[in-house]
Amino acid sequence: MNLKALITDRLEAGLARAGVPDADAIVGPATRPEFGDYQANGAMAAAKRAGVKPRDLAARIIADSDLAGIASSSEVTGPGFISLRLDDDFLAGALGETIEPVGRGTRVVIDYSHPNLAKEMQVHHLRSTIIGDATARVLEALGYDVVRQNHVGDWGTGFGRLVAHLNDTGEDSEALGDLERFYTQASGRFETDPAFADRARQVVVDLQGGDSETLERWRRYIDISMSHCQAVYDRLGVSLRPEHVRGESAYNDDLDDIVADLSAKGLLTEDEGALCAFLDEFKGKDGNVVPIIVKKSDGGYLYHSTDLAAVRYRTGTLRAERLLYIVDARQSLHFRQLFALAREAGYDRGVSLEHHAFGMMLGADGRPFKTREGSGTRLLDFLDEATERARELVQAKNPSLGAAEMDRVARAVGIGAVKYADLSKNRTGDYVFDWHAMMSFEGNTAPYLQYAYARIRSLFERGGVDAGSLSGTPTIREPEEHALALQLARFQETLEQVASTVMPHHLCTYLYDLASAFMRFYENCPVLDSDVRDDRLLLCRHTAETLSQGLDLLGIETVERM
RNA sequence: GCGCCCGUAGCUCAACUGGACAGAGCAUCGGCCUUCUAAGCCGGCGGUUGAAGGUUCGAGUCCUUCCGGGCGCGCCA
Repeated sequence: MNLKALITDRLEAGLARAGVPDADAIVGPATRPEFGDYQANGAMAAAKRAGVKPRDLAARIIADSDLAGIASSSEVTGPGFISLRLDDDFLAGALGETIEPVGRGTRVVIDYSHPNLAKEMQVHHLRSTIIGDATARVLEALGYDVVRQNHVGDWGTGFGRLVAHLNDTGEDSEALGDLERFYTQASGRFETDPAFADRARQVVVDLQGGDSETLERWRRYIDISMSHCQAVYDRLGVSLRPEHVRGESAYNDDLDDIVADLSAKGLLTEDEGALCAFLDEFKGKDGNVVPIIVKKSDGGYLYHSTDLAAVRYRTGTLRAERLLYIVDARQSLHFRQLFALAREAGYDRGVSLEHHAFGMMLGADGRPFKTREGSGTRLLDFLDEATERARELVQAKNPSLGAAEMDRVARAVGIGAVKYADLSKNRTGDYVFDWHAMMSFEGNTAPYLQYAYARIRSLFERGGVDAGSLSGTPTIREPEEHALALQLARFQETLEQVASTVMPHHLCTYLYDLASAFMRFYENCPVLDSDVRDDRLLLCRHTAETLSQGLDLLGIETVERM
């Protein structure tokens, strides 16, 4: 049940009956406890429109709204706010509801992670991978038909440089670390050696032209790269799999057609030998238009063309109704251009094209993040460090865990802390990554949430109670029980909020508030040694289930003990 | 030069997209363990939301200008 939507419906019906149809009730959680559980702010704006007194209208809305069985009290407060307190039995009855499949099979494509050929995954791949994965999980839980697309950078000049360099030196390797080193060398030569650059471009032409020997070599390097990426995904607990890979190369055969089609639609102009689209909306105050180059003067293609083909594939062949791109903020101009040109060409088919940008990960010193050694930004090193730090901390707090269990806990806490530190930030700008803060086990961190879960599980273990054996609807008596049940009832609306905004931090905030509500309940309401034990155990059970499910949707594991 | 993003407590971040006295955590100060994990809970301190105008019943949020920081801008992706 979407609590906010339910209250909104009831109040807007009341608004209509009060003579102000088509007005927004503006419902949300109350900003302060003394204002109840939920509040509606729409009466003031509506009263302005209708030319009546805000408080009078608010009173009429309350009188005309069907809130029976939902709110235990409703009153006009301040200049015209409507303050609602929700009914205890209503909240209790909502416990244990499953997630409502509001997605109804709507197909959504999520483009995320997109590592590059012949390069190890770096720390900067983390944000796209983690945010994209959490988004995919949440949308899926809501009943959307999610199509994950790992748009791997497996095509173009990078490969040409690498192969041209290996041709020159006679070197080769099956190890990704070696390939990456060769790649770095090749990139250096590409900048300084024009003859080499020409050979590199020729390799790309061979590749894109379908030369079998070049293609075979390319496939070998792809396999080496992608098996590395899959290992990282598995280690991270990310749901991407080989079948989600559809890299730039997948669109190679479409590129000529894209250009022909754009040309037929009159969107292209030849400029300095390259085929460009000049769209008015990219004209600055100085009168210059930033061009979109879809075909280079040497006949090669760029990522604009590939991405256009991908849009056409996703809206056409895949019939997606929404396209999400989880890509860093530096690509903003590219996506504005891409979406604009896709619309001009009709490739968007009227669906929503959305670039969800994010900033860089910075170290505590405000500079781009580095691992403990200060040397590199290899993702695997980073994950090793996270797990090791978690192990040290957990070991210090709880030395009684056995080796195997300690491994599981260290992984869940270390990887969980890293993911949560990222997911809990809203900023589209850069964010500061701090090992101490995210692993301190205090405040809004994954370990705090995992601890809250483990604490509940411990309660069941100590009481010798099987959580699954409990049934029925609890009676709510104490304020802490009410607050906990209220927070539990907000799960659905939180998930829908994440789905619409693609901001997983709303789910993080929700889970932190839930864990906090539980901790207050736990301090004030004895569970096991209580004559309302089963009622409270039911609240505990639903809290544990929601924490676990919510963390799972973020891609974070829970443990029974820690 | 043109363009995009960001400035909120000492630090790291919220504020449900225009609503009530801007909230948490860390740090700091002070309470609470013979009872379910103190990795916790309760309280104190801490703010002219970068600045100035504007829009309106109401602005951290919207519009303008300025200051400060980051990023991008035709054949890399």
